[in-house]
Amino acid sequence: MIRVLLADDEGMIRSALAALLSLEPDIEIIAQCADGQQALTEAVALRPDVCLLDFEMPGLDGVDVAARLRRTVPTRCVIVTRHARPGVLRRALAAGVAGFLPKTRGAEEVAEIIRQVAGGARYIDPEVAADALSVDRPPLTSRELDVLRAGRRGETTGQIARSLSLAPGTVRNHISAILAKLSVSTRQQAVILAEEHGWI
Amino acid sequence: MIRVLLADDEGMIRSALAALLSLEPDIEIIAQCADGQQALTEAVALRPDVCLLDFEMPGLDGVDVAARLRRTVPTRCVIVTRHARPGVLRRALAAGVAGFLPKTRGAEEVAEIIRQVAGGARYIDPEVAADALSVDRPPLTSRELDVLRAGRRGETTGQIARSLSLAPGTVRNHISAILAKLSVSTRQQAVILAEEHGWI
DNA sequence: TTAGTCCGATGACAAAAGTCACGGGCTTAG
DNA sequence: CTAAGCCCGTGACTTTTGTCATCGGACTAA
Repeated sequence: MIRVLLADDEGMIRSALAALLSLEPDIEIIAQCADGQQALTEAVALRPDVCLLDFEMPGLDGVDVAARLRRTVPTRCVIVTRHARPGVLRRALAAGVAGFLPKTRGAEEVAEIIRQVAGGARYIDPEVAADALSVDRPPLTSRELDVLRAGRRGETTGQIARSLSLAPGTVRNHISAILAKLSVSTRQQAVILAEEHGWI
Repeated sequence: MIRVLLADDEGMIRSALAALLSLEPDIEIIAQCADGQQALTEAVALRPDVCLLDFEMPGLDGVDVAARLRRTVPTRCVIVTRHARPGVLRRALAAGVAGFLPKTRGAEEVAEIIRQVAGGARYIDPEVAADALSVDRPPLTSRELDVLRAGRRGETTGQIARSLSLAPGTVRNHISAILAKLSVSTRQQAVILAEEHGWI
C-alpha cells in the first residue's frame, strides 16, 4: 500500500484527486492539507511514502515544503502546478523533488506517476522539461531581479530603495537597465514579462 | 439521466471531475471542453441539460459562454471559479446562470448541485453571496474602469489614450481620480487593487 | 429649472520615472 | 596582473506621470 499525503489549497481538486486515488487498490490517502505549513507538519508526523504537493499554496509553496522535508523525512515529493514555468521546475529539481507534473495533464496519470515515484523512479513532465532545457535564462542580473521583485506590486522607487537599502538613484539605474534589456517601456510591463517567464 | 457538459482549461481538474461525476448513476458527461469557444459550439450542438463552466478560461470565460448560451440553448449553467470575487458573481447572475460555486468547495458537492440545478433550482454559494451582498461596489465610474482596464498591462498614457480614442490629458485626469479614490500612488497598485476586488 | 454628476478637454505646474555619463570597489576569468 | 562584469552611488538631463483649476456639453433627479 502506498501511503500518500495530498496538499492543495483548492478544495475541489484536492477532494477530487483524493476520491479518485482512493479508488486505486494500492494507494491510500493518509492526509489532505490546504496549505504548505500544514503539509509540512503532517508529513513530519505521518511520514508518508509520497507527498503530492501543489506548487501554488499560501504561505509555504510546494517546493518550499519539499525542500524542508528533504533532510528530515524519507519521503518522495511530487510537485503539481498550474503554470509550469521553467523557473519553477529548476527550483523544484534543486529541492530534490521526485516528480513534476503540470495540471494540464489528466488526473488518470497521477496514480501511475505515484506508483513510479514510490518505486524509486523520477517523473518529470516531458513538455516542461523540454521548455526548461531549451532555455529561457533571465537576461537580468540577480540584483536586477531583486529590484524587479521588490517593485512587482507597483511600489515607488523610494519604497523599493528603502526595502533594499539602496539609494533611489541606484534603483532607477537598475530599472533603466531592466527596461532596456527587456525592451519594454514601463516597470509594470517588465514585471508582467518576468512573471510570465517565471524569472521572478 | 442528466446530460452534462464540462468545461475547464485545467486538464487535471476536468478529467478528475469527469471521472467522479461519471460514477454517479444519474449523470452522464457528454462533452469535455478546454476553452470557452469550444464549450459554446459543443453546447449548441449537443444541447446538454447542464453546463459546468470554469470561469477562468482562455478566450471566452465561463460567464461569457453562459451569456451567449442564454437565448440560444435551453441549458442551465453552473459557473465554477477559483477566485470567487463579488464582481464575478454579479456578472454571472446578470448572465442568468443557475449555479455559482467556488473551487474551494469539495468535489463531493458538485454532483448534488448538478441535480438541484437540473431540477430547476438555483444554487449560489452562500459565502460568496454573503460577500457580494455585504459590500464592495467599485468606487469608480464606468469610464474610469475603462481606463484602468486599458492600462492594466502597464500601457503608457499615450497607448491608453489611443486605444480609447481620448486625449492623453483626459486619461491622466481619469487616472488621477482613480488613484485618489483608491488611495494608492501608482497605476499598477490601482490595477492590482481593482483586480483583487473583481472590479475589472 | 436647477443643481449635481459624469465625460472630454486644455494648460500649467510639480513630482516621479527614465536616460546617460561617470566614478569607485569588488569579484571572476583569462 | 589585467580586463570584464557587476554593484552601488552621484549628478544632470529629458520625458512621463500625477495634480489642479477650469471649461463646455450631456444627462438625471429634485
